[in-house]
Amino acid sequence: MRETDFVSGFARGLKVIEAFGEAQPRLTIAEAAKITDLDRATVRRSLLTLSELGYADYDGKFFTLTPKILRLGHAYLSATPLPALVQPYLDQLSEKAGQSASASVLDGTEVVYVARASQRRVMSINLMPGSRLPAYCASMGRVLLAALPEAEAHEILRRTELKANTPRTKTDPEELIEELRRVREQGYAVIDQELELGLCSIAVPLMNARGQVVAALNIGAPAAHVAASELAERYLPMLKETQGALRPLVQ
Amino acid sequence: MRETDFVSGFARGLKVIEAFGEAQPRLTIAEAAKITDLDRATVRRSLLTLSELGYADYDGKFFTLTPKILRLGHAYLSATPLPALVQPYLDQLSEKAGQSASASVLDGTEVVYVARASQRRVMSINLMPGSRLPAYCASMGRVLLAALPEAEAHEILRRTELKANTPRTKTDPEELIEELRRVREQGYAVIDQELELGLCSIAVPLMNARGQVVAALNIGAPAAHVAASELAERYLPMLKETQGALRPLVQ
DNA sequence: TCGATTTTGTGCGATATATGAACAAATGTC
DNA sequence: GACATTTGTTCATATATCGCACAAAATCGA
Repeated sequence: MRETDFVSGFARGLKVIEAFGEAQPRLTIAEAAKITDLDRATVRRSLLTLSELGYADYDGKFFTLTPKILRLGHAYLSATPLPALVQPYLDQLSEKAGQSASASVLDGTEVVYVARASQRRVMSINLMPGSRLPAYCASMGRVLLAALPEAEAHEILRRTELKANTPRTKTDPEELIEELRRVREQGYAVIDQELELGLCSIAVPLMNARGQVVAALNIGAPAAHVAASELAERYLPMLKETQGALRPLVQ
Repeated sequence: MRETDFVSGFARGLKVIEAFGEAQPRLTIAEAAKITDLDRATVRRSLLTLSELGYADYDGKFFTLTPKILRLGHAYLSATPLPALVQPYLDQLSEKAGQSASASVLDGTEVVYVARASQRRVMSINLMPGSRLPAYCASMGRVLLAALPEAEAHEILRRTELKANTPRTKTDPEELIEELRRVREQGYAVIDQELELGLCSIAVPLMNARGQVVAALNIGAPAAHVAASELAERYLPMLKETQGALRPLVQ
């Protein structure tokens, strides 16, 4: 790609949108400039543009995003057949298991939820399509990493900040690679409170007819309700069933 | 705002993202140019920029959005306290009612889902946060329109393409304004298969402590299961309860 | 297979944007 | 209340983008 095939004003604007987040629901020009590491004048122009287009509100001091910004993500969710395709299966799965069921794909070092059927809140975090979790300590992340060539998985782990969310979190890259091998072999991943205390989950890969892994499916359960060691026995059959039903339908 | 405070390259790029959608999951440069009504060279630069940043994939012919694009909408969902706040209440509500429960806000002529607890699929359309429905024929839309000054609601209806999705859809602006008055007075809106045959719903406004309407809550049910005339009797009490519980918590 | 049609890539002049410094206004501090 | 600091805004100019026109490539139909 040539230098002139890149619209830097567009790239800067997207960076400004991403500056908003859980910790910064509203931003001043200076704050957004600091987060994005862009010039204040540039950030101001991007924010005023967002505001002019209705993607942001401006009260003279703070900018906040408006729901119109959801159109951008919705362009993906509705354009990609996968979320709509798996949703009814997740609903079934969730009802049958009496637990939350989700589907996700990998984006960099993170797992991105593309569909979810929630039974009731068991996590402190609120997950919805678009939500992200670090791949190394999520069951779907393990499954998706295991599907990659080992060198690539290694590279992703190298780029990840491997922090111990709980005392049980595996943070040693070698141990994780070893775990990925196990996951690849057995065809599923179990997480026992590595992301959050009290939460276990089990995930399987979702493959297309050609055997390529296109996403992951999981069931999450409170540790108080189901021991991690029972997860496979209890939920693996229905996950496998869903996996098999979806296989000829995706891609 | 001055002319020079607007970054048109950014605005054009956002338009290109929105060109993707259900009917157009993958676009060539020429297609995107036609949809956005932008110059091909401009669209090409925007798409290559998206691809360079990892927001899109390019196979030399077609561009498709990647899940990374969800970061943009997620910036809103995680930055706005409302979705996370109402989600547990929707889960409860949904479980208690045995039907889907959702929360939405108004964006232009459309209702945008910001949170949802689905019980099982009853509609042909798959709703998720970010999904949009025309306000005039959705229960939450009626409630949100009713909360506006009448002139503003009128203006929105004027801008809306009032099409009859089903034989029951109300499409006459005067009739709709009259209906909005009724909704305002009774404090809830009932839709009887105006959006899709076989689907009814009931919605109430979600107000903050100051009495300002910040969103709408609804319960949707298959017409075969619950007659529209029974909706209020059956679900209004629990909707009101949720409304009351959330009132001191929002904004 | 060939020509017609559509789509894509590129060079260039006109136009729009980014930059960084300077200033003004607001905010925080003592 | 005065000083220091941060923040928002403006401006001139260097730089980058836009959109047109044309060329090249791909696609389509007969």
